[in-house]
Order: sequence, then C-alpha cells, then structure tokens
Amino acid sequence: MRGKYARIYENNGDVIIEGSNEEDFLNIWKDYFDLDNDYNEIRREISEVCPKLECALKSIDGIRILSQEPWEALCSFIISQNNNIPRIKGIVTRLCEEFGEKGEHGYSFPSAERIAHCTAEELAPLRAGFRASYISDAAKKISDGEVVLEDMYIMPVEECRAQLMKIKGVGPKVAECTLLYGLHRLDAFPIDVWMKKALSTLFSGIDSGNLGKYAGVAQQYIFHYSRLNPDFVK
DNA sequence: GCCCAGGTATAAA
DNA sequence: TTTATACATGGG
Repeated sequence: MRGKYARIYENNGDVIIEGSNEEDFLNIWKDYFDLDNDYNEIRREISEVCPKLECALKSIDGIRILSQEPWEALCSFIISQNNNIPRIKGIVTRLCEEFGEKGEHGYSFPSAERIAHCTAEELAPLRAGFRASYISDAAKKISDGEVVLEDMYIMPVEECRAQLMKIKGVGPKVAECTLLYGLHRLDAFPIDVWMKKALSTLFSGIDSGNLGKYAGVAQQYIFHYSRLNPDFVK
C-alpha cells in the first residue's frame, strides 16, 4: 500500500500491524482499514433502512470496506471479469513482478504510466487473455489524464460511473467496484453474479435505491451471506 | 473434452 | 431497450 509494507494478523481479538510505525499507522493503515468509521453504527443504519437484511448483517462480524489505491483497484477489477480468484491473483502477481518496483518485501503495483508504455507483446506474459487490451486502454486513459480517478472522491457518483465506463472493459460492475474499494464511495453498489442471485431470491425487492448512503457496505454483507449459503441463493 | 469463473463489447432481436 | 454470444486462460 503506497509503497509501504506491513504484515497484518489477528491475535486474541487484537489486530496486529507488524513491521510498521505510528506515523504510517496514522497516515496509511488507519485509512486503509477505515478505522474512523463506526461500523456498528453503519450496520445499525442499514438494518433500520432495510430490516430484511438482518440475517446477513448478523452472519459475520468485522466486515470493513478497505481504502485501496484507485488505480490498483480499477486494474485489478478489470482483470477479475469472467475470471476465477486463483487466476486473478496469478495475473496480478505477474503484473507486479514484471512491471512493479522491487522493494525489500516484494514488488509494488505498477503505475498506470508504466503500463501505458507497454506493447501487447510485453503484456502477453501476464496471460491475462482478452483483458490485456482493457488493461492497456485503462492505463492510457489514466496516464494521459482523460480519466482522473482522484477527482472521483468528491464527484457526483453518476458522473464517476460515466467517466469510468469510457474505458474499454469497464462496465457497471467494474465501475462500482472501483468506486467502492478504490475511492471509498460507500454508496457504490456492485452487482456481480452472486449479488444478482441473492437479490432475486433471498433479498428480492432490494436494490441500491432503498439502501441509503451505505449501500456498498450492505452489498458486502449480502455478498458474504450468499457465498455462505450458495445453495440458498441458487 | 466440457464447463465454469466477483463481465463486457458487439451484434441482433 | 433488452437479450444472445464470443472472449483467453486454466482448473475441476
């Protein structure tokens, strides 16, 4: 994250951030784990707006929406489309190893500028398939300023969606994921195959329109609940 | 071999 | 505007 490394783990109910310091905690990890938000309060608000979600809200404790880096989130979710998680990880790992900066603890995620200068042949070793040209188009539009991710922290969410979807390979789902995980827009509401199933079975009648400003957090609970009960939502 | 994977672009109805 | 199909790659 932003060139910094830390090992995160849990011990007796405490979350340990190892290999860091107070300065990085305050500047980076506090935001990354969204520690200034009271998620119990957010959960309470969601259940108030939408009581139907009670079971999902109780199905797990400790869910948070991370503040990942905008470009990294955009690129990763482009790679994720019509793909499975082990292969997504592999492609991202190769992307970092091929084009990222080598540090003490591993490779950084490469900048959009770095990827923008890559040819199709150079991207081939990633084995990203048809997504390679999408990665390339995204990198170019970001690095030449046609799409400015950092502006999207405060832009109207509709305008953000329109901007993101100018990129080839970015549709509604990748755009929402970029907004939610990369720009911390907690009102963004990604709908993937699992969400589609859950919303048409267990949670029928629910959509982003009736979930309020924390729709994205609600989405995490619905998503998690549907993966917990795969037969239920099928 | 066949099917599927945290979708999207494109063509056709 | 909505619905169907191809798309690269690799694991089950």
